[in-house]
Parts: sequence; structure tokens; C-alpha cells
Amino acid sequence: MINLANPPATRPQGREALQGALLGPDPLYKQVKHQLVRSLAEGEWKAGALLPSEPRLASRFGVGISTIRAAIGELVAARVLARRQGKGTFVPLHDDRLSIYQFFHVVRNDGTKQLPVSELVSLSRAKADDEVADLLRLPRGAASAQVFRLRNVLRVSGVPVVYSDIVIPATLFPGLNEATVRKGGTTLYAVYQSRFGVSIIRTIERLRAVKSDTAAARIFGMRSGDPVLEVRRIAYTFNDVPVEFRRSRVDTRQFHYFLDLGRDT
Amino acid sequence: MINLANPPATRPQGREALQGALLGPDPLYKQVKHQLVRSLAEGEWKAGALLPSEPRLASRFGVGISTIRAAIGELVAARVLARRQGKGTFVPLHDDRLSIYQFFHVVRNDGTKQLPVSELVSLSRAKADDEVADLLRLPRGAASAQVFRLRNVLRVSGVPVVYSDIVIPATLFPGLNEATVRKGGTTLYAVYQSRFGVSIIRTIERLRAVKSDTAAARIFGMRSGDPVLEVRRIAYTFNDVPVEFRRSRVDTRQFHYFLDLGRDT
DNA sequence: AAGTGGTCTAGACCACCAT
DNA sequence: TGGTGGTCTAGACCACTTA
Repeated sequence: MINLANPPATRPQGREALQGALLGPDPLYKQVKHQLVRSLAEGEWKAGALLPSEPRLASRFGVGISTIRAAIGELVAARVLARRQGKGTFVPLHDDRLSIYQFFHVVRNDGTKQLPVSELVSLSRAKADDEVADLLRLPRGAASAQVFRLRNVLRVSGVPVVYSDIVIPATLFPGLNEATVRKGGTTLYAVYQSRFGVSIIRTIERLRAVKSDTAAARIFGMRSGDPVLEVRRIAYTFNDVPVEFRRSRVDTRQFHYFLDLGRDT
Repeated sequence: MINLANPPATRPQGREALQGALLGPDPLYKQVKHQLVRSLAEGEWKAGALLPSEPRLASRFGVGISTIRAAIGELVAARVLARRQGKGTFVPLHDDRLSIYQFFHVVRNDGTKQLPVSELVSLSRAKADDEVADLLRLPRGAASAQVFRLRNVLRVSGVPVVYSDIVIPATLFPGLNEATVRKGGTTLYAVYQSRFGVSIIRTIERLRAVKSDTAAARIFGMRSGDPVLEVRRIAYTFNDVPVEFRRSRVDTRQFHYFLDLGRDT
């Protein structure tokens, strides 16, 4: 039998070079997916932008529309892209409620979700210490290991709930200052995205119960030594490039950290 | 134009009744997915069992193979099913490493993952209090609110790391005793599955930092009042039916709770 | 060699959105 | 009305597993 529907040697001409199209073992849709991520990382489609339609992308890559759909489908599942019927496929913004709750898991003890209000406490420039330099994949002690350091308090209904110490590479956020942070967006990640084109799409977190230090105790209005939840987070943009390290302390007396593992069904 | 490939009025005869096939707005593959979950919940395919092949399921439901693949694909994404090329589609077992780590997120501070050893401390029968009865959707104070209560210590390399208080409905686990728990499987969820046909596929967790009580302090070898991580979990089987509530305390001095949000890309 | 899931295609209609 | 993504199908070949 001959496959008339898919003659491997008779593919359209105008296709972009696909990594390992003839050599590697990766399926076509994975290669397409990788190319899409590369274009996103290079800023071909900025945050909020509309991608070309699926038929257009199909002819651009010289593949069938189902192949494009498989690639986009995985990116949508990973929240790297968003589809809206009748509109098109977008690079999602970090400004809407859904995106915010993707990385904000602190809810009231009764289960109520409420958006926090962020207050910048301080912003300074420094050189990353070795530990943080390693986490952010910056050269140890070099001049290019320059970072911004931010301190942050999140309040819900005026009550301070999260106190964070944030480190980001200076090279990725040129000209960052207090005004940029305060007026740049509803959340810090919205600022990264709208002002500097850096989209956070993945985080890794490590949680511990620790004794509060004096600074945290003062902010939260508790005794020094009382238990607080410590969250160490590394945040990544496309291609698993780390762009932020933060250490947060959460007052879990009236709030808690909420996790839903294995939604859908 | 006429759709020759998909004539809506000319579908095969032998199809199972699909919920709302002619009335509801749900797409076909969602209906198929729901039917598959229903069959799983009813025990048509037990844990570890092989499902019929995709062409067989397609003809059984009277749909195209791609529709079956869409339905199974979502269930695989939710870890309700597992596919293996050349073998078939399975109901996954809770015995392999991958499945265990799906619900066990405690890792050593250096990042090393190691399987814990479970020790049953006590098992008793009781009536659920109102709060737990509500969580497990049991009638408050009724005779059918009978539950088993288990206490558990998890050790890694002999070091006690997690101390849990577990409540499960007695009706779902008839004849449960200490020997069943000790010999039933590598983890408690493996026991639920292999001995009682109850597959845990989803959990909801709430995390807090709290002061250790005397019991936890004794087990962990710390001072009473030292911070420990408290995890309250509700575990669900198919169709979001809750089957377990547990409150765990984690000693996060040498270990921490690890989260990877938004894998893939 | 036979059977399974994995990939890929072409093409139809439907549902939604803007104009 | 025209364009978009959403659904659904039929059918081909590929890759893997088991015997």
C-alpha cells in the first residue's frame, strides 16, 4: 500500500527549517512546537499579541493543520498560549485573574480567594551571591551577575500576608526603578511582561515551616519565633530560563497555601 | 456542500447511549470521556487492567478513532489512564515510583528524592465528627458516618518525616484491618486500590506553618512548639468523590515540600 | 507477523466573533 | 458575511511490543 495522504518526499517547498526534520527522531508536531517557543522567546509575538491563524501557520511550516493544532494544543495545556474560538491564538497576559492565580496560591482559611495588593518596600542594585547566581545561571561574582533586589509586602484587605525578598538579573530588566514597579501592572509578573517582555510561565517552589525572624514578626504582628511558611521560588520564562528567585514568608494564621493536584477528569 | 465524511444522521447502529447525544451541547469526545470514567468508577476495568484497543472502543461507541483518542488523551493528561505504545491503554497502578511521587512531595533539602517507608501506628473505628463528615460527604452523625481512623509515620532512611492522621469511610473499605494495611501494598493508596478497588486520582491540599504539639514533637525529636508544616488533604477517586481526609505534620528541618507548577513547554 | 498506540494528513461542518 | 478556532471523521504509515 502507498500512503497517498502523506507522501513524505513530496512536502511543500516554503517550509521553515525544522530542527532535525530529516535527521532527528522528534515527531513533527514537537519540532513545530519548539519552533513556536523559539519565536515566542525571540519576541516575534509579544505578550497579548495574536498569532497567525492555524492554516497560515500550517503553510508557513509546511505541515498539516492537525500537526499545528497538536503543537499549539500542548502549549495551551502548559498555559504558554491561549486559544479563543472565533478570535485566534494569543500570548496570554499576566493581568487577568486566571493568570494571577496561576502563581498566587494563598487563600483565606474559609476558602475565599481575594486578590492581594502589592506594596514595594525597597529596591536596590547588588551583586548576586554565589548561591543565587547559581540558581539564576549567572556567572559567579562576575560583573554580569548584577541583580536587582526587591522587597515586597502583599496585603489582602489591608492585612499583610506575604513578605518577599526577590532577586532578578539586572540585564533582563534595564532601567527598572520604583516607579516602573509601582505603575507597571497589577502584579510584579505583569510588570516583567508588559515593561520588559519577560513572560513567567513556570515556577518551582520549596516550602518549609520556619520560625519568623524579627522583620517578618514585625510586619505580620506576631512574636518573633512564631511559625511562618517559607516559600523559595524559582520562576522561569520560555525554554526553562530562570529569571527570578524569591524567598517569601507567609503568615498562615488567617490564610493558607492552597493546592489542587490533578484537576479535570 | 455536504459533509460526506461525517453524516450526522447516518451514524453506526451499535453505539452505546451517549449522554445528551442528541440533546446536550457537549462535544462527542467529552461524552465518550464521561462514559469511560463511568465505566472506570463502576469497575468495568480494574486497576492495572488493559482497556479495549482504540478501534474496538471506537466501534463500541460508534465514533471515529480520533474521537476516542481525544477522550483518552484528556484522561491520560489527568493521569486517570496511561498509554503504552505497542501495549495498550491501562488503568495505572499506584505502585510504581511515578505514581507514588504524584502524591508524595516531600524531598530532602539537597533535592534528593527517596521513597518513604510507612509505619502504621494505630487503626480504630469511630464515627466521623461533623466537620470531617461534611468533607467526606457523609451524613452528619448518622450510623453510615462510620469511619476508620489511621495514624501513620513515614520515615526516610529511618528518619521520621511525616506524621499523619487519616480518616476514611468504613463502607468503602470493608474488613480493613492492620494486616491488610501492612501487607496490602507499598503505599496506603496502593492498598486502597489493590484491596478495595479505590483509585485516588486527585487531591486538594491546604498548607500551614503551625507549632508542633507534644505528640509530633516527640516523634520528630524536636521541642514542642517548634514549627512544623501542616498539610490537610482531601483525596478523591473518579467523578470527584472524596474518599479520604488526612491531616499531616511534616518536619521540614531536613526535608521540604516540593512543587513544580507548569512543567512541559 | 500481528496488534497496539503514535503521528500525520486532508477535509468537512459547527460555534463563535467581528464587521 | 468571512474568518477563527472547535469538533469529527477516514485513512495512511511509523514505532513499539509480544510471541
